[in-house]
Amino acid sequence: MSNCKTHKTCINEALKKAEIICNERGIKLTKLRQTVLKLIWKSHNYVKAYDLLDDLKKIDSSAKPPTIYRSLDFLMENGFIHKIRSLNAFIGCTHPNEHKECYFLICDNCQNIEECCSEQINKVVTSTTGKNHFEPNQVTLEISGICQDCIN
Amino acid sequence: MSNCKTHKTCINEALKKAEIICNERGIKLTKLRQTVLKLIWKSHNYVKAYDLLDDLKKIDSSAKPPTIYRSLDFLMENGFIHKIRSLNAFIGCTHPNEHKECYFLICDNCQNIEECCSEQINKVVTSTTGKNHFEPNQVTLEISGICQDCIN
DNA sequence: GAAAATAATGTTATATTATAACATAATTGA
DNA sequence: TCAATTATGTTATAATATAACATTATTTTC
Repeated sequence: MSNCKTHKTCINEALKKAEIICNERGIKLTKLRQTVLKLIWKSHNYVKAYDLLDDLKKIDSSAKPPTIYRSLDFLMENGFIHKIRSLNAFIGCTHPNEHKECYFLICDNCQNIEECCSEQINKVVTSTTGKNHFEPNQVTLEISGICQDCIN
Repeated sequence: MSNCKTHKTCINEALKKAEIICNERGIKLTKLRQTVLKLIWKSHNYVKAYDLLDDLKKIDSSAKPPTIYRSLDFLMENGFIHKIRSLNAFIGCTHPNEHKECYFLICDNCQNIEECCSEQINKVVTSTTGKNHFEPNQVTLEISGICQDCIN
């Protein structure tokens, strides 16, 4: 359910945010990484690595799997994109740097993915892992089902 | 953190439970499926599909990927095992039929996986999806970190 | 500013994970 | 018993991901 009017704005904002964060961190959003991030943001839907590679090949015919996977790794490490484990797919992060934990509502019908944060969920995770004396590091929470738009 | 004394008991119980549930449901726990379930329960750790295939080949040298994946599919559909998406691995379910939703505490250090249920988590998921008018179907919650045993 | 060190990308090859498609065998049910 | 269904066998290949080493670009240090 992405109701952006001019999607170009979404792409530009994602790139701008990434650039600012990279500057802050003293790391480089190279041309290639920018291009890959742009390609991921082509839509609000998730993308598969090899589809991305096909897209990239149109721009640079010498692109190969490591080209994509390295950029994906960089973008993930820095929170600009997320990997959806239940789909082996990737999606742009709508608010990088603002949160550590988030979860995903994945519509089985329209393939849309909503990225959400919830203090409530964070709290429950913390309290539940606490009970188990478990020190959490990475939380993967993916909920598939039917989204608001597709229910109706 | 599996403190079973005689692990054989764990295997036997898993098989017995699966058999009972299959009988109830009028489906068949064939020889092959039993064998695969047994191999998965070889330990309390997670297993990778192709390692499982190697194990199976020792018993039946003609086993091939579809042999394993079909059995895995059957065992998953019926809740006897779970797939850990963040690891592309499989693990026996400690209490099939008792719950729909569960989550996993995955130790980065010792590879142990604890399967847990939490009414609290279920509630939060329900309330959060509710707020988003999202009808959940499948919930994947995997938390990696350091377990109790490895912290000390 | 040149040399050394580091970071990024290029390139080849291959590992890992998973499924499609069709053949055969076993089981069930009418 | 024979038709339908379910399960397994088999071949091939698709889809996902990384290792290892070469080259280029950038930064750091002297």
